[in-house]
Amino acid sequence: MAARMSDPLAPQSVGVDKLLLKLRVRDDVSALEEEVLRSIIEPPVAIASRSVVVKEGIPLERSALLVQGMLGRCKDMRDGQRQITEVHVPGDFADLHSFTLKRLDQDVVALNDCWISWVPHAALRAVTDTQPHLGRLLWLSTNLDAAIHRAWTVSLGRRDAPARLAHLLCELQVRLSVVGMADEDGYALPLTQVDLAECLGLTAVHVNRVLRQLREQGLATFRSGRVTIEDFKGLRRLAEFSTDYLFLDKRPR
Amino acid sequence: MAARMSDPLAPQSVGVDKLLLKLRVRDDVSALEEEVLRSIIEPPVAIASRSVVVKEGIPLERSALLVQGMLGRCKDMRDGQRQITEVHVPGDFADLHSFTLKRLDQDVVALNDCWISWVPHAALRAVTDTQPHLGRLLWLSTNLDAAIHRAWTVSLGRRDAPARLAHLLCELQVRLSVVGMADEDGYALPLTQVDLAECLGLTAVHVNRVLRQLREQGLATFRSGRVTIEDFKGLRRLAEFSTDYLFLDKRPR
DNA sequence: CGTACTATTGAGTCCGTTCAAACGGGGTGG
DNA sequence: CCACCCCGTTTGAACGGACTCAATAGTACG
Repeated sequence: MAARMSDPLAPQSVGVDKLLLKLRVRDDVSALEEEVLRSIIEPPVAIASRSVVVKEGIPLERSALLVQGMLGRCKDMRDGQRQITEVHVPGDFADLHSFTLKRLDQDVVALNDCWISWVPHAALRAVTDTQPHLGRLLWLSTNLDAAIHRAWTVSLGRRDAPARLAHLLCELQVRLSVVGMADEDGYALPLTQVDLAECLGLTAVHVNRVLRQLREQGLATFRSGRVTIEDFKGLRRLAEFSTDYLFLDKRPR
Repeated sequence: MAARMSDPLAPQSVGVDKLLLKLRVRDDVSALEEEVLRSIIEPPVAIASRSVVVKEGIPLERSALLVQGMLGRCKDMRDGQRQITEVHVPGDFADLHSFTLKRLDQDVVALNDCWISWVPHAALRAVTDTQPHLGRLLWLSTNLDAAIHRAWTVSLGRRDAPARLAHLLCELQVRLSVVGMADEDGYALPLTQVDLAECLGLTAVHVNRVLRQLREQGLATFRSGRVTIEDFKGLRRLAEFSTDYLFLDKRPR
């Protein structure tokens, strides 16, 4: 596994840092809570691109915090088709829901070379026992995933291919901004057109055509692993995108 | 509101009972925990068909437990299209995620005449403070919703219309069985073909054609508010349906 | 320097749509 | 009591967005 990683140096604590960035957009996290979080998160380990991080159905006793790279939740169909139901960015837990569910309904796979930190469920249980506010923040984090699922459901059900692709590009722009990994111009997106197709319920051939449309309309460009946003407002309008479902405001929980 | 309800008698405590059925499929609930749950759930109130129970974006301080009828989470698009992202059956919380998120990203609407019980967020916070195991069970309940969202995402992305419809009919059969509202023959489904279309990302016209297909293939019939399952195995095979994502096994959380 | 994966483009097909019309049942008001 | 209307359902015909099949480049890697 991980014969040759793009970045051979293990990022030391950036995983927790990005998680904290994500949580602090939504609520205050005290110094004590930060300390507790840091204490339960194991050192990052390298994951090779395309490997299965967590297999569907296996009993689990830990959850994965993504430190670097991108993970996807994938469902494979009998006929070889595949649907990705969420793309994870650094600072996300890829399978925090397994803390209550104890196994996954879908695989978690590495979309490129990644670093992840494991967090034992026993430690999470202790958090819910002794740090109820922090526990609610972790609960919140799984509810954000669910909100993203709902947004994708709406996209798949009611948006045509260009709007669907534009919506995904907008979502990633905002989510990566929260953890400091996007600027106004765009962001690194280490996916193939096949991956995008598997997120969007389309074929790779059609994703290619739709990418060309967005490019020719001066909205966005995706080339060699980088998304360049040329006209965010236009992209947003095309996708009927709103940040509401990402809950970027701070309220006491 | 609620000028004339199909059942004028308020169901007294069946809401909690169905919630307990649902939770006890997944984990043990102690007598004390049951008592705590009963104590925080308000008496049922009637909700008229088609009314908006919770509006997107409004600050919330309580969540709705569905006692009778069916609720849907709906997203309306600019052009008048609508996508339903989840259908709720009795025993479900329709918006328990608002406990951590404090507002909704989508409306909750009554698909027919309903009874719901409100649960104050203050009481839920007390549960997470003093009954951590019960708190984890409520967290579990929102994670089940997320698993259902993912299954719908897969349906919308990768199944054709007949398989998609069959999958929804299978899912409701199982979820209603858990709360004692379905038998092997089928179940009451108080939705219109328009509602089904809004769940499935299809048009009502096409839902009608696909329903005819399922009927002519001897798989299932939907008429006058009732689904009759003629061949569950066939339906299941067509939909590539598995109960895995509904987490029907009991494990300690 | 072959091999495999990714991206790109064209041509033809099909599933689900749009547009349109008709039917049926239940409630309402003249 | 009947006429009317509304809503949900049903069916037909034509359209179109996304797919399939196919072929070609480009690129990374062993």
